[in-house]
Amino acid sequence: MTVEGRRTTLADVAAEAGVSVALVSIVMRGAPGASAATRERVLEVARRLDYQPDSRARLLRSGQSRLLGVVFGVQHPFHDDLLTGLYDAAERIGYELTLSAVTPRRDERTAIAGLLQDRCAALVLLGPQITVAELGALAARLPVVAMMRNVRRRDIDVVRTDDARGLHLAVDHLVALGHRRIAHVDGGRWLASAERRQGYRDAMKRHGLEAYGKIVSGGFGEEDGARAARVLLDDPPTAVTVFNDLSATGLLDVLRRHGISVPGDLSVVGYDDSSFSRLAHIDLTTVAQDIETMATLAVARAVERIDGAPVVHREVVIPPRLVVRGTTGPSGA
Amino acid sequence: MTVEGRRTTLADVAAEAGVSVALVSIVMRGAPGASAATRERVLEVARRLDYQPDSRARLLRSGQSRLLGVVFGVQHPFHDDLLTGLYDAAERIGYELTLSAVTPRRDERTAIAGLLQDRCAALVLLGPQITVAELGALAARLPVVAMMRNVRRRDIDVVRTDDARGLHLAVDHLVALGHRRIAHVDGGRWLASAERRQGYRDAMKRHGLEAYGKIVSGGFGEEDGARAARVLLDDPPTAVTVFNDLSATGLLDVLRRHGISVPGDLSVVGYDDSSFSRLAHIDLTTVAQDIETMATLAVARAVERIDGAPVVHREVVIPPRLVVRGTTGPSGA
DNA sequence: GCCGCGCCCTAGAACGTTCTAGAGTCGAGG
DNA sequence: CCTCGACTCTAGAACGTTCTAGGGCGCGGC
Repeated sequence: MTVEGRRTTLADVAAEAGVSVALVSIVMRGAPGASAATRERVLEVARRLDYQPDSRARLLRSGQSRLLGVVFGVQHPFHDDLLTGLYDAAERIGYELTLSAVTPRRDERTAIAGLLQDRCAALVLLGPQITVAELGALAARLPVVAMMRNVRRRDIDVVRTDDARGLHLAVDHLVALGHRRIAHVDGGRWLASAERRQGYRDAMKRHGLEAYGKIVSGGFGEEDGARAARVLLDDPPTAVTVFNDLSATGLLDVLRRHGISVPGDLSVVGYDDSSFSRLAHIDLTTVAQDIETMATLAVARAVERIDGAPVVHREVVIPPRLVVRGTTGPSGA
Repeated sequence: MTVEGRRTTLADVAAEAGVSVALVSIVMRGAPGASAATRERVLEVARRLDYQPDSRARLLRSGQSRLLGVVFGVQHPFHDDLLTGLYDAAERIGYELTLSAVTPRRDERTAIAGLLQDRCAALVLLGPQITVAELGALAARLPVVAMMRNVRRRDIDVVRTDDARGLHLAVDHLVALGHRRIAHVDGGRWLASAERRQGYRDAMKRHGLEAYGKIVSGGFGEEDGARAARVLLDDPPTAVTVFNDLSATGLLDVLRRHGISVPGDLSVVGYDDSSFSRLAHIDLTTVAQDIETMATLAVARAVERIDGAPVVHREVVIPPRLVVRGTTGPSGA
């Protein structure tokens, strides 16, 4: 008695309880149309036979899948946090999530194709890298919500953080601490890099500090931050805002190895509030995205589209917040 | 025109191509029984109508699901790496993966229940925390492979790292560097903690260093490592092996704040080769699990069971390897 | 001329659900 | 006694596939 012996089905339960299949279905769904007595009895039998509904059959018949497909990337620190939020949000409104991961050897197209076969009702894409055209083709088939990427198409919903505002927060914080010579290490060609860079520029201008502005090209990874740090060492500012936390740690490391005290000589602000930035070792001041709100809104948008809400481009931009930790302090200069 | 218009089905393609539904099914599956000419024509029509097979219906009918359910935890550094490996392994042998995540607010039971409803053919559990009894109940229903946890049941396959050996490697490395006073910070009640602790004890004994052995109770998190560090400061050893990387970073931080040089005064070895341990900042010598091999074997085991291999408990124990980075050096004592 | 065989194809029954339409039963109201 | 409605329940048709049986048909061998 190992693998064989088909799983128990509605028919098994019905036979055992001496009622029709349809009635068991009604009871299992909690739908109206069964007396309290039979309901009780059927449930008892189901429990005894260890009945598990077959979602394939269920979904097949009832068209409506109440299933959201989520594409996420492994090793993206806050994708995990986002997943947590998405599960919560989906459960709250009675939807299921089905996940498909993007890995170093499994690209986004593959991940999406898998979900399409599962006939999920809508797609939530975390930081999609595919082209706008591909997104469009997808949106023609089912509702699509893009997170953390700005897509200007009326058939695609967007939920993202106000990255410009994130850099405003960072710069404001530094200015309040007395800093004037504030540099920015950007994210190169990464998603959202342009917007964060522009946010930095605007914030500096607002404080009348354009003259002190300096932008160093960086990237997503630790080495990018390290490289930027070496560039900055020629003529160090008193503070620097960095594209993301990973890059910021690379930068921090080079600074410390050169005997530059953080935050004594130089303050550093990251972006993302990645889990490692909380480590006592790193203790990075950073800009945190409001993950719970983003997740809730993404699910809500997807469901609205599924329920046939009119197709108009809606972009939801969530304000981030600053998390002050140990890498920022008063300007010594 | 939003969601409407049922997706195209086999019947649509069949009608358009002027053949029977069954024939289209044959062509789509690449099964034998269709002439090259019709095959070509049907494929062309399918492409034109943008036909996508419905995996629900497909699986429902064909019993065989070629679907592996994977339960993983968010925010576990190497679960992500493992997922990558599992996708590779599954793809190589033509299986699909369906994921279910354990989050802070979604427990393992829920995650598993979701997969059962999807009728996957087998379950791969990453570091399952549920009881042996629960695992047993599961195994009665479908093949179950547990990774990174030792379960002594003949109906459950186990793929895990030889954790004892991992600590042998760590201790050997330290001894080779001249260390004798080597302490161990354990993982408290966490999975695999007992085995790593025992590995440490055995290795010390093998080197005739029982007298120098010292075990401090720790845990999974950074604070656990920090706490252990404060205990060790009373009478510092020259080297420490720590249950995992996270705990090791907590320990490192306290050490450095107390002006203890690493590895000058004290060498530290972690466990897991978590992604953050590669950060230049942390640069932790650590024990790495052979993720690719583990993933490949886990998938292979699951598939063998699905294909009806006899049910005998098979435990596969993979040797880990040491990754030497910057937190270990010659003993000064 | 009949049989058997291989090839291409098709009809129709599964799979385990949900849904629609309707069949019994009971009690109240005429 | 009949009708009606409310309530419980059931039969049987979906859903989109795959699978099992078999139907033509052309061809070679008796």
